[in-house]
Parts: sequence; structure tokens; C-alpha cells
Amino acid sequence: MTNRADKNVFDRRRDHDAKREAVLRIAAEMFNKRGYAATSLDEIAQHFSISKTALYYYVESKPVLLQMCYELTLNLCEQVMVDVLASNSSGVEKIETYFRGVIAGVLKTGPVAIVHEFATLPKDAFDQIHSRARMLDSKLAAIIEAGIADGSIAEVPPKLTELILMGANNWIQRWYNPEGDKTLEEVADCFIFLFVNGLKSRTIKAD
Amino acid sequence: MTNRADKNVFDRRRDHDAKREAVLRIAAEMFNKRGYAATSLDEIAQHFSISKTALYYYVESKPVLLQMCYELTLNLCEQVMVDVLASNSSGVEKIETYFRGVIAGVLKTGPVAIVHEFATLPKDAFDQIHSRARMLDSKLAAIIEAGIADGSIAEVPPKLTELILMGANNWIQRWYNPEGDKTLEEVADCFIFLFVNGLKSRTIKAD
DNA sequence: TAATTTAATTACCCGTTGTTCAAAATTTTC
DNA sequence: GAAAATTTTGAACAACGGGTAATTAAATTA
Repeated sequence: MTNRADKNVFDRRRDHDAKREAVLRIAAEMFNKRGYAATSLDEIAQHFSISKTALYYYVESKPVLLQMCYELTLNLCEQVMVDVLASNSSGVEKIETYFRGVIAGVLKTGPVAIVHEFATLPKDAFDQIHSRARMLDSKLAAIIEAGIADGSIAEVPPKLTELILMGANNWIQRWYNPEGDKTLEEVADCFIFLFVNGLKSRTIKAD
Repeated sequence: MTNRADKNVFDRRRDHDAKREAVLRIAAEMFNKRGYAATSLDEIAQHFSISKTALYYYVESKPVLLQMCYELTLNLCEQVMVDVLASNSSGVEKIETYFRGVIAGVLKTGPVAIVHEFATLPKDAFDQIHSRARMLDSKLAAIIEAGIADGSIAEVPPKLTELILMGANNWIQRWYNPEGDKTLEEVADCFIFLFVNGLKSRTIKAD
């Protein structure tokens, strides 16, 4: 289920930052799978065999924990987006690069919370996170629009398309299991193939 | 936000079933948007301007409420699946019909909970719901496999493809707003187009 | 080994939330 | 209009979860 190495991190050594990061990682994982509200600090603590209060030595509060999860995600996505926008490729290629980057990023950085429960965040944090997320949305939609203009993308409603793409992407962490038989690359390949080429067979059928 | 008619249902008249159904519908809607754990019975009751305890006259408990939401969804999906399997159309067409049916069904029957939080269900209910959901999954995967065999679907990994399709579909209710400017038909059209044809432009580019 | 800093625990507080029960209010039946 | 059945409420309970304070334990420094 979860990396055994995480537990050893808590064997009384002084690497505050490493421990905080470990907490963040598995918290994000649990938030993804069960949801923020349904995940108690006790459960997170139990995962490391420490007491709930020990968590407060590393994290200010539960909402802040969620906030940090979001920020991890947003940092990643925004970085990928910057790279994508810097490239001078076609619209489809940009979409492909973006999602490949984001899906791969989940592997590298570890699981990151996309559970859309940021209503529970403190107001200022909410505004910040929310606006960053919407900014990403609109940039993606803009890429799609540009793709239609440059002829690489079919005439689809950009905003709607963006929402559907994001949905499919967000759901991945619900079911993806790193210990399973599928690598994240295979997932990304399938994802891209579906959205770029479509399900329909393009091979000439000999009958 | 929510149907005003729902509130009037509670104006002291005797139609037990209509009221229960109304409760079910808006409960499902709130579960979808905020998640099961994050939605309190108080909030649901407030929506009808009744007390929390009044809900217990219509629903046995919160877990059972969730269970009924799932059952509503599953009934719908299974019915659509039966129809799809009965038709003798190609693989792609079956996929298209299935998702069109499910997306349209959400409109007709009202919002239905797909929040994957059924871990909180009583064990027996969980088993039942879970196995029905997995049955649907495997039937969809089988359709994809058959579609590959009949030449209508490209060579994609069936199980993975099914998960991605389901994810995109499940996420719709997170953002879809019936009062918005997009009809559910437009959403379904876009959804189908994306997965069947793909983003890539197929028109011959004149340059 | 003593002093200091860092980590983690135990015990507790308090608000929220699901749930129950007895009583009140309303509707229907006669 | 009284009696019976149906709704709804208000108060109170128990469990749980987030958060705090005081205390202990361990590790570092000297």
C-alpha cells in the first residue's frame, strides 16, 4: 500500500524536512483515495506509528496540510505549463506534452492531492489556490483554441473539452496503484492515444 | 442551485415517497459536489427548511442514504448496459451509446452520487455496491475488447481505457451545472467526439 | 555527566455530527 | 369536533476529530 521507507523516516533522527515531506506525501495519497474530510489526522499518524500530536510538530494544521498538497500539485502543473508554452509546437502537441508531463510528475513527486475539496481551506488560501487552478484551466483552453486555429485540433468547444480532459486526468490518482502491473508511462500513453487519436480504428479493414 | 420545487414538497402533505425521493436527489447532488463526509445531515435538512431529525422519517441513516444514491446510479447504468448489450452494433457504437445513455440519465433522474467513498458503507452494503460497480467495469472492458476484435476500435489496452473513460465520465458531475449555458447533450457530444474521434484534426489542411 | 535542544506522548478540551426518544403539531378519518 | 395516524420538532447523548498544554523521552552539545 504505502512505502515502507516512510515509516523508517520516523526512527528518531533529525531530519525535520524529510519527515514533513513524508507526512505530506502520504497525506496527499490518503486525501486522493478517500477524500480530505474522510481522512483523519489519527489515520495519517497511525501510518507512521506515531501519535496524532506528533504531526503538529511538522504541520501547522489540517487545512494547511491540504493547502500544501494543492501547492505541490500546482507548482508541478504550472512548471509543466511554462515549458509547454515556451515550446513552439502545434496545439495537439502541446496538449500531449502537458498531460504527459503532469502524469509523469505524479510519479516523480509522489501522489499529490487534487481532491476538489478546497472549500474547507481558510479563505485567503482558498482564493489563492482557486485562482491558480482557474488560471491553469484557461491556459489549457487557450491552447486548445490555438490548436483549432493552427489546424492541428478538430473543431471542439475549448472550455468543455478542457474540463473533460482535466476530469479524466484528475481521476487517475483515484485508481492508480504504483504497485500494480501498469507503469505510469503506459497510463500516459493510453491517455494520450485516447484523446488524440480516439477509440475509432483507423486501419483499413480487409473484409 | 437546487430545484425550488423540492422545498415545496415539504409543505405538509402526505406523499412520503415523493419527499424521500427529493431528499435523495439533493443529497446526491451535495455528495457529488462536496463529498459524502463533508456533507452533514444538517445541511441537507436546511435545504428543505426542516430539522435534521425530520430526515430520519424518510431515511434510515446517513450510510443508507449514500447506499441508496449508489443504487440509483447503478440501476441506471445497468439498465443502459442491458440495452447496449442487446443491440447488435459495433464496439465503438456500443461505447458511444452507453456513455450517451449514462450522461443523459444523470439529467433525467437527477444528480446521482458517484463519489467513491463507499468505504464508509456497512460491510454488506459495501460488498454489494462494489461488486455491482466492478461488474459494470468489466462489461465495459469486454465491449472494448470485442470492439477491437470486430475492427471498430483501435488496439488499446481494454482495462486501462475503460478506467480512463469512467474517470472522465465520473468527473462530469463535479463541474456540471444544469443552470449553466451548456446542455447535457452538448456535454455528451463533446465527450463522445473526444473519445471516439480524438482531438486531432482530420480535415486536410490547405496551406 | 550535565545542560540544552529537539521530538513525541499523554491527557484533556471543545465543537461538530450522527442518532435516539419522548413530546408536540398537523393531517386525516370517522 | 374527537380520535387516530402521520409528520415534525427539541433536547439530549455518544462518538469522533481537530487542536492545545503540560510532561516525558531522546539526542545533541559541552
